[in-house]
Amino acid sequence: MADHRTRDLYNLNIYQDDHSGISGASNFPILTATSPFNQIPSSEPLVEYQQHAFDPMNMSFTDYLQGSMDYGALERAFDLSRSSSEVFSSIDGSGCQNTGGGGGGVVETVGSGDISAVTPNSSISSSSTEAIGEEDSGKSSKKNRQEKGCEDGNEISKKGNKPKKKPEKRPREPRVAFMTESEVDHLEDGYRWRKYGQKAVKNSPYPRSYYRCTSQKCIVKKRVERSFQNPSIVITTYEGQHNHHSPATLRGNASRMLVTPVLTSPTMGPSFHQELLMQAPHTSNLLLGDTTSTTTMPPQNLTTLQQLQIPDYGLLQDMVPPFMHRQQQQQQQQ
DNA sequence: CGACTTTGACCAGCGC
DNA sequence: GCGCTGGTCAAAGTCG
Repeated sequence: MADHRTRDLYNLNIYQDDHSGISGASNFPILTATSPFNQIPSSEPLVEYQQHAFDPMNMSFTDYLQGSMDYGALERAFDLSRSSSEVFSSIDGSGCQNTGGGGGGVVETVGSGDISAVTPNSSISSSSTEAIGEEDSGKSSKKNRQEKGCEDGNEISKKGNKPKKKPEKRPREPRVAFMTESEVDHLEDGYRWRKYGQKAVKNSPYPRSYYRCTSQKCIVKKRVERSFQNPSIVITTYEGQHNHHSPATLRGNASRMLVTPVLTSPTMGPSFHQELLMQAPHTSNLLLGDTTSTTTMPPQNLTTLQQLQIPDYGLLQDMVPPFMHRQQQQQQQQ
């Protein structure tokens, strides 16, 4: 395993990926929360990272990973509403059309898909289930292909076995990507992953790694790649939601992965954001949910809350409100 | 020996 | 139709 020095992790962003730039495969929307880095770290025409007015909420990375946060929550997290007065930009993975311009405080939807498609499990479930089914069928079809190759395929495979014929474009699992700044590519998130592939990324010197949750019946996958524009940034894209609990008890170890710290409140502005980043250089150690890698963070890194002088309201998931509260206090003092 | 990683090959989807 | 690229498979290798 890689060396788990994640001390420099301090940033975490979340967005929903349109599917990695695979041309045309982006039929689901992207939720984007932005990053302080203001640039797409990937070579892929994913989304335009923009500052987003993030409505603080108790959403954490771990929540997502553990499936306790549904995409509806994600959507709500980003205050997504089609009727929202916020600026939306729509980016299609294939066409990359960005209809939104948008500066700060922007929510994006990406892809031709309707944002509602990311919503609640209900709607996702259909697509997810479908995706799952297709995934399985895809695997089987792949096996069929293999078998065909090995067994001198009877027509059953491939052509014959495609009777399912995709009704439409293959819907994929909604994805959520997290940007972290880390020295290590594969960040500990409490789950166990098996690497099943690695590909060179176009226009990037850094390869993209493909991982699959090792838990049986769990189809969650993740891709990990490093930004070529900012090599210190690791982009982890999760696809699907775990149907099991994390092997590591994250919650009990003060390791919830917060998504919010890097997100900016409209009232805060970028400065607050930067301030936050500067003040919380180790926040993401907590965010990492690194309960398994005992080798990693120095103890002092676990004192983030104190370092930040943030009242510990309990769970990290409650960090944001205190931040805002503090911000308000500062404003009041001024 | 099992779990995991590496890596080359293959396939699907898309743009041209 | 062809080429490019992302995604996946699976055999071989590695590690504990």
